[in-house]
Amino acid sequence: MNSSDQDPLEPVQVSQTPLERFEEYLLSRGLRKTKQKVFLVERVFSHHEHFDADQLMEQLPSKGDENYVSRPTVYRTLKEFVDAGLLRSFELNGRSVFEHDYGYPEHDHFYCLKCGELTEFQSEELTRIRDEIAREHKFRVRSHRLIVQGICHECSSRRNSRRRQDRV
Amino acid sequence: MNSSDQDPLEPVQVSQTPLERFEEYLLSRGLRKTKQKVFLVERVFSHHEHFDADQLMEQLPSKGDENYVSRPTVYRTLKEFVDAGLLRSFELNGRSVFEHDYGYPEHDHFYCLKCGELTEFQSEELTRIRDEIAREHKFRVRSHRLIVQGICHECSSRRNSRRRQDRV
DNA sequence: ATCGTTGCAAACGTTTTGCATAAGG
DNA sequence: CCTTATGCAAAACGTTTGCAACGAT
Repeated sequence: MNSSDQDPLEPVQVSQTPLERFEEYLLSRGLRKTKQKVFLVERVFSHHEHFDADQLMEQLPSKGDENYVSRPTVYRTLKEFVDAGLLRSFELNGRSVFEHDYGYPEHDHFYCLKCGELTEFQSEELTRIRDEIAREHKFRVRSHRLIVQGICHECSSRRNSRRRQDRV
Repeated sequence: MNSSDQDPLEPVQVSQTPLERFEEYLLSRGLRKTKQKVFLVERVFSHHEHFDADQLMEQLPSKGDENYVSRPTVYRTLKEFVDAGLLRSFELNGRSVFEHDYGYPEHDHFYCLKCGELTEFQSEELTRIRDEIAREHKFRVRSHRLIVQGICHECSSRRNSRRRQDRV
């Protein structure tokens, strides 16, 4: 959401395109490569941004177009992408937000309560501490989700900043 | 959710009871102290556990009882509690989960993907790093939400552990 | 030919709303 | 009295489902 002026982190080194990796996943599960799925991989990986199902739908061709994809299929396919390791998702304000996982480094987010902007940051120290604490608690870590809420630099310097998202 | 065998952190020093603090909040906002609100503060602060609106409803007297509280009122009141600083909330599996804020130290959570248990942990080092990173990004922190997902000690030692929550 | 996939419509679970009535200050 | 709060019913919201037709392998 509101990811228009995000500044992406450095991509990590990967040997396959998202589509190739997805094809491998489909094969390994006996699932089928349909034009809807292919169309969606390409759309989703054509820009680096956070998005929810609604925002994705909005950019998709509408009913009647040969590339039309229905809402249920969008949901089903996004779930498949997460499963395939192409996307990661988290909940924000009652919706699922998706972002690139494949070819993209682990990171966390600042969430500006004023403008709704999600900004990424990386910290190996954070991961280090997470693992240290987990070890103390004998907890086997799979992943984590950290969102730091507050006011972004832009919003705290510029007075009267109008918010870009008012949902919730 | 599934907070039956949680082991609570040490409470922090507070000078008022939750109800007293709530009364102050109501006064400051020109809101009214009703028997539903008072009943709910007392219920919510009688145990230390994570809960969602449904779980709270379930423990409440049913329709017909003099202490019956309707679902909309539960939702409205929980929101008021959050606003008053009595409760904190976060989203998990599509629902809002609430926990004590007033009189309770800041903490984060382990979330066991097997049994659904939420376990609390504290780390000042985490907060330190959070603030350090935020400073670098000129981000003004209000709070954060960290959930570390994985498998808890109990579940990884005991084989065949049946999950306690299957919602979602 | 099989069996996963699609689109549709309808359902879902959670949370919110409009409104008439009740009740706190 | 004035205004907030309540309960009800119904809506809203994001998401999921059943199903018949479709299409990939």
